[in-house]
Amino acid sequence: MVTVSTSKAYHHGDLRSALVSAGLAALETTDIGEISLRHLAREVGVSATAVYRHFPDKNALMQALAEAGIDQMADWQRRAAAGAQESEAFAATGRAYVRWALANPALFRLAFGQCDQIGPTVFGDNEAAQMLRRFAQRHTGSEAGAQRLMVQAWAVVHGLAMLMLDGQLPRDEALIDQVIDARTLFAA
Amino acid sequence: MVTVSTSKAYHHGDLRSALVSAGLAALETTDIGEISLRHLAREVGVSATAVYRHFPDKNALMQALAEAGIDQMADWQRRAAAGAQESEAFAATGRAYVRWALANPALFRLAFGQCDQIGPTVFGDNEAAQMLRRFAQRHTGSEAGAQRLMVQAWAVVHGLAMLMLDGQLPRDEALIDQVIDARTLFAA
DNA sequence: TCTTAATGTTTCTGCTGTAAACATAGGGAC
DNA sequence: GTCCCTATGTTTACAGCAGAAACATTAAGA
Repeated sequence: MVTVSTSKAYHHGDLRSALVSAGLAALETTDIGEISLRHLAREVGVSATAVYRHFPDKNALMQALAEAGIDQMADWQRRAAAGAQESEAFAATGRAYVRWALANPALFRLAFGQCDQIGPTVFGDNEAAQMLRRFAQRHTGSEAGAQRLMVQAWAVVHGLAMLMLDGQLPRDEALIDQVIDARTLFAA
Repeated sequence: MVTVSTSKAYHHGDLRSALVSAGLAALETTDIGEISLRHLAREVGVSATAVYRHFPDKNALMQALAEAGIDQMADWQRRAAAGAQESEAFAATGRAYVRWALANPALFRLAFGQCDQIGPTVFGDNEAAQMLRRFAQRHTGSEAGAQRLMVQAWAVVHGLAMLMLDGQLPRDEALIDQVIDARTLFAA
């Protein structure tokens, strides 16, 4: 049964997910390196070491945050591509990638620094990714060409996102559109 | 006069540059977040707080390391492009960008995370960058097109480097060549 | 020779991640 | 209903960190 707990029960109830929520919230305003377990624990109203009942170490908590981030980004991309034709969906997915990164800088960095093998999610194991792949095949006319184009496209959007996050390029919506333009990128 | 100092003089002599050297060396084997001022100080044979006579805080030291890194990367690119024709030089510069990143992961991350406005160095304020720009103008036929192509190219190489560093793509020399290929990237 | 500014050292504070020992409470076996 | 076990908390402790403050040493110029 769910603990009703008017104020302070000894046991929290769902500390694990509370910590993840607090972590995600913190990442919206705080840089990655500034996140501290003690702070999150305080925020949730629990002692510093209680965290270790649910995560073996700090890294494991960060990993959980990263995974939550990846799911969220995939959602954005799905929504952005929904209803569009293959070609436009390809570009829309890319724009969503960059926009999500700009909207969630710390989480974006964390996700890629922490999770190995995001690749499958980006272009392989789900329906949206399959659509991108079909477009790439038609556009290049070969399986090898499709593979190459997918990597090139991923590199472009990832690089653009990173450079904007690091302040190397202006966070300019028009620039995103300009860079992610299949007519000027990807010749044959 | 230079202190001869057989073993331990009270004053180090050139602590600032010794710290930078130690920092660069540390970045070759240590991840960015693991670098500690105390460790560097110990390494150089000086008390922990001596650092603060030469850098206002840790961030300032990291900044110095980042700037050293940028210079070094620019050197690699110059050497890679030297003697090549415009078109080939463009690709060679890109490959050098990625290779340097793979050879100096921590320093690469640090440089871009720490230094704002690397842009000018990458494509603007030096002779090598001017050559890239001329190629981009000829290839696209317009100033606006050249600007766009420069950003696209930067995004591609930066993204490729980052994805490889984060373990999202294999650190494969052939993949670099495949992705950085002007015949398949950059249509008109 | 005396003074002073540059560059060190010691000591201290408050933060961090995390290990170890102890406390509490909720659920199942009897 | 009682008892005990286990999951999940707390307290306490430790070592390492960035950095502030006060003090020590030395080189260089008046």
